Amino acid sequence: MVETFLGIDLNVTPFHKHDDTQKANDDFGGKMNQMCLENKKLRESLTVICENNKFLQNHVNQLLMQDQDLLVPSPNKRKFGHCDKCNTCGSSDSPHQGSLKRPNNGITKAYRRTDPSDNSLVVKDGYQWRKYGQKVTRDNPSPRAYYKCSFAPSCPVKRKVQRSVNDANLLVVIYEGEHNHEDCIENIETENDYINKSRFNTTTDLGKFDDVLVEKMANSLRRNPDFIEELAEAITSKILECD
DNA sequence: CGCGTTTGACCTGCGC
DNA sequence: GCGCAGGTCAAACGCG
Repeated sequence: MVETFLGIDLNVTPFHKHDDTQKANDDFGGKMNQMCLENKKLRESLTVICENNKFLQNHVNQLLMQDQDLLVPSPNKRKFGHCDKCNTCGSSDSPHQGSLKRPNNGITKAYRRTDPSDNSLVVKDGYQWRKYGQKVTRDNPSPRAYYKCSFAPSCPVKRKVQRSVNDANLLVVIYEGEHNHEDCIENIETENDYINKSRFNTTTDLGKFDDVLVEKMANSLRRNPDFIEELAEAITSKILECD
């Protein structure tokens, strides 16, 4: 009995009679050609699957980029309660009633993957936050939560937390401003971390995808008695040759 | 009682 | 000027 890496029971028994060996050798050439043809077909199928996978991967990357664009504040719209003056004066906690425009700097994005059963918009990043508002935006059905840093009373930092449009399990956190107090350990992913991690995960998923493909092929071959018989004969022949 | 959350009202900028 | 959308305020409420 021979157990292959595919888990196929080949039920190989050495041929002790010369006529059996001769018969196996006669059929071997033709069957090998047939197997080569099947192998070629499988390779072609695999190529098609790989191409499809490549296309899907590109599509996912595009969706991720769109997702980033949606959450980056548009320069054409009012976004902040602090005007340019606030950036220079720095000490005002309340928004000016005049111009509310502000340069697009001091904004960082972070991503946090959450449990699918967790519907909250709570992100623990080491700082202390006080929620002061929640709003449903036009582009995203999930609500956006507004937080102010309450770690220090004068800290001007705000953050917005919203679920990703494309991935409900992914929280997107947008930080505005810089903390004017002691740094805390941030343990959430930065934008670059997330993108890199996404690529890594994609690679991992590709590995998983390949595993699944191999497993399916193996299962298919396991159920094919002709293949098992031919494989058993081929291995038997090789064993006999070695003898 | 203090603190944080919820939520409707309000404010502001922008496009038409 | 008006409507829309995003952002903020503040009273009400809940919880420890």
